[in-house]
Amino acid sequence: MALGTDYELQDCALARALEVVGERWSLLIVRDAFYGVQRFNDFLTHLGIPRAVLTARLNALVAAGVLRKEPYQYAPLRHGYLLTEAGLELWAPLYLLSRWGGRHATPDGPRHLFAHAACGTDLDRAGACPRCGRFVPPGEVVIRPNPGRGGAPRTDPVSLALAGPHRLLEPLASAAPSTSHSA
Amino acid sequence: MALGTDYELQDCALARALEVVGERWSLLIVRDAFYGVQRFNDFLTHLGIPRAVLTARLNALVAAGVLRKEPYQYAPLRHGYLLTEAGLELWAPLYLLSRWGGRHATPDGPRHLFAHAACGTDLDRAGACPRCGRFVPPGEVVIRPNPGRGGAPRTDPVSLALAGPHRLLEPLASAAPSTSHSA
DNA sequence: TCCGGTGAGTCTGATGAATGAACCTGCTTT
DNA sequence: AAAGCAGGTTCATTCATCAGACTCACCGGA
Repeated sequence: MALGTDYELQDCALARALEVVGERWSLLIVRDAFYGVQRFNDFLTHLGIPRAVLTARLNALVAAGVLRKEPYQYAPLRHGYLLTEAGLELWAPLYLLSRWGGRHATPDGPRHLFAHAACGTDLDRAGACPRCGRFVPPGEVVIRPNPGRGGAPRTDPVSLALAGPHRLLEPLASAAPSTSHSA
Repeated sequence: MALGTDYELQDCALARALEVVGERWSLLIVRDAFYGVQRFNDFLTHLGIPRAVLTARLNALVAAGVLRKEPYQYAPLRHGYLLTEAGLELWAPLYLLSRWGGRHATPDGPRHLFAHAACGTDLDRAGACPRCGRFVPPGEVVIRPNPGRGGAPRTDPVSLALAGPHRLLEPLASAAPSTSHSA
């Protein structure tokens, strides 16, 4: 973490986790990765983060084993950032923190709702499906906008792709190069 | 958050949560509050945080409704910092993040273990008691050191009090003024 | 009344990160 | 040839953090 090595005195696994994922933008990057964001520019425009910081965070998350780089084209080499196994296991803490934020830090309630893809039931506070009675892994979760929220309309490709229901971890549409149609 | 107001563009409840609890030391302060730390100086020595930063964080957490100030003496007015209802609900995300850190960011495994006070069973990955089959609220959790860990011996009062089993939320022993007995 | 101690801070200068804008590279399309 | 795009790097400025000294109100003892 940016704390240098200050946390290393802490006895706690939480301090270790925060060294990996506790920096300013890190958890939001991981959240976007769950949403299906894979490319540098998509993270950039969706988060509004300075490029240099994004570079640093992505490299740190790769070094920590949360993300990995995967080439998606070779002509000019380009790669996306995907969640590793360890990264995928951040879903539960991330979801719980998000729920907490929706209850206690968001005046008008959450802007997104999460449901179990298989049965359409909204997840409970622990990230489980009340109907199926078990925890739902991120790949089986569908995120959709909360209809009760007006919200400022954002126009970056990621926000547009998330304007409708979307299954977590599936690459967002902006990944399509879209050769000559309504660019 | 220290990001100024940058996160406010984000659609997500997670961003809201991170504005409250995502700053550099905030979650460690909340963790210590679960451990039973209540006093300024105990946070200070246990975390090794600069005083000015601790002041800022405590005030921010109080303003956000995560902690509240409670006087424990009036002669010279002194107060401790206690978790509010909203703060108590951070237990689940905090525990999950800590577990994640123990699995993926701590080389020798976690330094603390958590058990259900009523039956002595260790909590599972979701913070539930496998025997009782339900989520265990923090007030019913006992933390104890992981015997498998040597670890550097720390000598601040909070670390000493946590050297043995301790029920979460119970004030740590350092709260005793101890007038003239084996200071 | 003077003296030292304690709890909970505030103030200050030095250091280090975050920010935003501009620039660079390799390749493709017009 | 010129422009565009993806994914960066470099730079000056601003902001947060750090460590340590200082403050303030009160207590308890001589």
